[in-house]
Amino acid sequence: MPELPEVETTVRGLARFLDGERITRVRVNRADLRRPFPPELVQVLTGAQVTGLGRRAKYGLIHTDRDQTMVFHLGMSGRWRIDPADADRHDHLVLETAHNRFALCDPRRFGSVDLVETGELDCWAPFAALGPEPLGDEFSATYLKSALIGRKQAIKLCLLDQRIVAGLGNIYVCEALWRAGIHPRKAGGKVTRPQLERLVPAIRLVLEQSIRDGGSTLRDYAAPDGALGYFACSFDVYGREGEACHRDDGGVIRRFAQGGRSSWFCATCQR
DNA sequence: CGTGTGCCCTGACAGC
DNA sequence: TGCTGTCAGGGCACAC
Repeated sequence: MPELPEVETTVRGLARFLDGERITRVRVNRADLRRPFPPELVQVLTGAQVTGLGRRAKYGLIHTDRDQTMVFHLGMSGRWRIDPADADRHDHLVLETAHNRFALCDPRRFGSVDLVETGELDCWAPFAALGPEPLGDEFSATYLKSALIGRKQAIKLCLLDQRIVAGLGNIYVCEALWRAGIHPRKAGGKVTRPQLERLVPAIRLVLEQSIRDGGSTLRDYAAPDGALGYFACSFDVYGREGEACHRDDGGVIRRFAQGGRSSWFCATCQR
């Protein structure tokens, strides 16, 4: 699930129950995901008050009054379960407040949990390397143009590169390229100015719509069974191999591999 | 430096 | 019913 809109939805869902609360108990069932948890995690979080939540790229942020921020990444399969009825064998970390329980569940364990000094988040190595937020002011056609100059790599792969723009994943890159009418294999440096002028709003729109859809399922997210709200997704290209292009241009959606991952596109309207 | 490859891990699903 | 192969929304180390 976790691209930028899913992380944003997750953070908003957590904030409703966690913001301002004191963490009364921390249980670690398995102390490593992609890398080991910080050794001081339990000590720092136990008794800490949550002072705010946030997001950077695909990372979620839980700020505390200990001047430490818990930074989590959901990898491919991670999610937070609120007040789960039953334990899941992949609930690796469980936080408790006076009112709720929050279980970080990640079967594939591609995610991560870190503690970072709140004042030094921007210079934390994984964050320092990130490009601008796609929903922020810094992200524009002019910025993209300069970031893509001389790039021979396919635009699809450029947009997945978190150093160029931070938070896009496979689904939304495929969707945004379709909306902008750009072939995923086109070299980044050869994408024209008019195409970039279409691409930037296409990216913004697809992310904003997904966040809105995710937001509408927040009730499910908070349900006692802890199910994460799934988007009622209606994709235009992702996973639609062999089906007709939604532009009704006679094109059929095709799939091919790029950088070891699937790309879907319409050869009729994406150039 | 830019670019390409393989791997981390578990679960779901298709095909036999 | 069970086996096997393939694929999955991410990121990183490493080779050239």
